[in-house]
Amino acid sequence: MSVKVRIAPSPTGFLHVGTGQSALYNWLFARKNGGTFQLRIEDTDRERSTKEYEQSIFDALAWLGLTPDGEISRQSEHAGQYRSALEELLAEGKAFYCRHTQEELEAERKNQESKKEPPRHLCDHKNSREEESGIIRLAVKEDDRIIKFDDIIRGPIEFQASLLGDFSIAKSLDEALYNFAVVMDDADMRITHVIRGEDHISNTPKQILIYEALGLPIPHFAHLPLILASDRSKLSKRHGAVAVVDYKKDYLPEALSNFLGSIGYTFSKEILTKEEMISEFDLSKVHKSGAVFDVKKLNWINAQYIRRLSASEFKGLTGLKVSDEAVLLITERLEKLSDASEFSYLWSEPEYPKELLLWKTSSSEEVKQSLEKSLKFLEPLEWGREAMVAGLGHLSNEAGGKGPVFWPLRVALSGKDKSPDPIDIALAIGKEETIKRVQKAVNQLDEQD
RNA sequence: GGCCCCAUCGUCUAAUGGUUAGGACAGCGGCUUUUCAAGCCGUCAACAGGGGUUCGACUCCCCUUGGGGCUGCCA
Repeated sequence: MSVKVRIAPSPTGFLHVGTGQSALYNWLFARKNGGTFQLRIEDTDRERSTKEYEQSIFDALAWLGLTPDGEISRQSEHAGQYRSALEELLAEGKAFYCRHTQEELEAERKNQESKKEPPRHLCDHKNSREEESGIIRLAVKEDDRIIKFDDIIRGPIEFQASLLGDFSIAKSLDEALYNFAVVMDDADMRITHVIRGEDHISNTPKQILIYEALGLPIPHFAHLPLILASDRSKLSKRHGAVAVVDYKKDYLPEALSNFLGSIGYTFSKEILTKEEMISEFDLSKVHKSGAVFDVKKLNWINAQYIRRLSASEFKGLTGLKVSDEAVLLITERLEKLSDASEFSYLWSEPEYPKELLLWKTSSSEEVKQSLEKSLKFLEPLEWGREAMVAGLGHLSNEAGGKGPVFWPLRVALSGKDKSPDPIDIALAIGKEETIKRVQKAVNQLDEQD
């Protein structure tokens, strides 16, 4: 039997990074085993599901390079199947209508809590079939049955069936609830391995009971650890950027997937492609404990990838119109794509206070003379690194150090106190622009104020 | 409260009964140096606690503690 896995996000929001990681591991597992990786949209909650979110999920997956195989499945399109299965369960007495009000259920739960009993609904409508109204629940036997399953990542996990109560499976014949829809669809799609977040562990025994009631084969389960915020709670909106799309403007998809992959699994090296991940991946070796989403590490990984970008790739990604030489100066210093704007002096003339031109204790006059000397050297120069290194080196010797020559030059060319070597900037922006900026610096120093 | 999952440096982790407990990110210091960045070198830093098992426990078992998840007519 060939491997078939899926991710099943609900279109009630953007693709969460945790779902992104889950998609990655599902994808890796499928690729590793020559299986298929599918996408199912869980839109049983019609109130909150939207087409826009659905589209954004496709986009995020595509951006990460985790395109699903085959047709996309939607739970909203399976209502008919849910209905007939529900009718069958009802007819067999494996499911029943519960007519208790929400107030009654709440009171029952509160009462159980105060008595330190497990919270669950033991429904006394289980055996009455008079009215077909209310919600549909699965009839769970109150014996000492232990439900167990072997989690590929965590090993054996057990639950006492009696603690589950008669849990809900549908609001009505046409409104299946999560656990029921999941089981129906996973069975219908012939999913072999259900690989999902650890927050679903407690849903698993319920789903196993549904599989049994329906007489369907039970898939293998693997529960992934959660991605945590820095306070070690489940990463959620209040922690800031949690949607995959939030990372689009600053991070390369290869960097994000590399990071997401490494945070729950130990690969042989820090930086690796998805293809390399496939060859090393072993589902049973995925970590058990949740990992904090460390942006600093993500930034470092991103920087590694940015540095490997070719000039044309970088320009394509950022839309910046700069020389190839300039790209090199940027990518070596960049952690986040959008920060490229800090290097605007490489494509447009900088503004800066003239005091910035002053090197340490040099006077305005000294700096002006230094710049004029540089200008005199640069104007007739045949543009090239070697000549510049030699010439400016010579001027530095005369000045008794590089600082007096290079510092004003840096500021004249970049408008900043921190920048690449002025020689590199000069080479990147060209002779004409360089002369213009140095001349402007000299003029600024001439101005009285 | 109940059920379940988890537990090594600040963070991500290696170690599968015998190691000076290793690496990466972050931090700090240094080298280089015209300032950044990069690079190189160095440094700080952890086995949650208590019981067992064993000649020997980070590794196996139990308890405690801590953290997390679930506890919906959401998914």
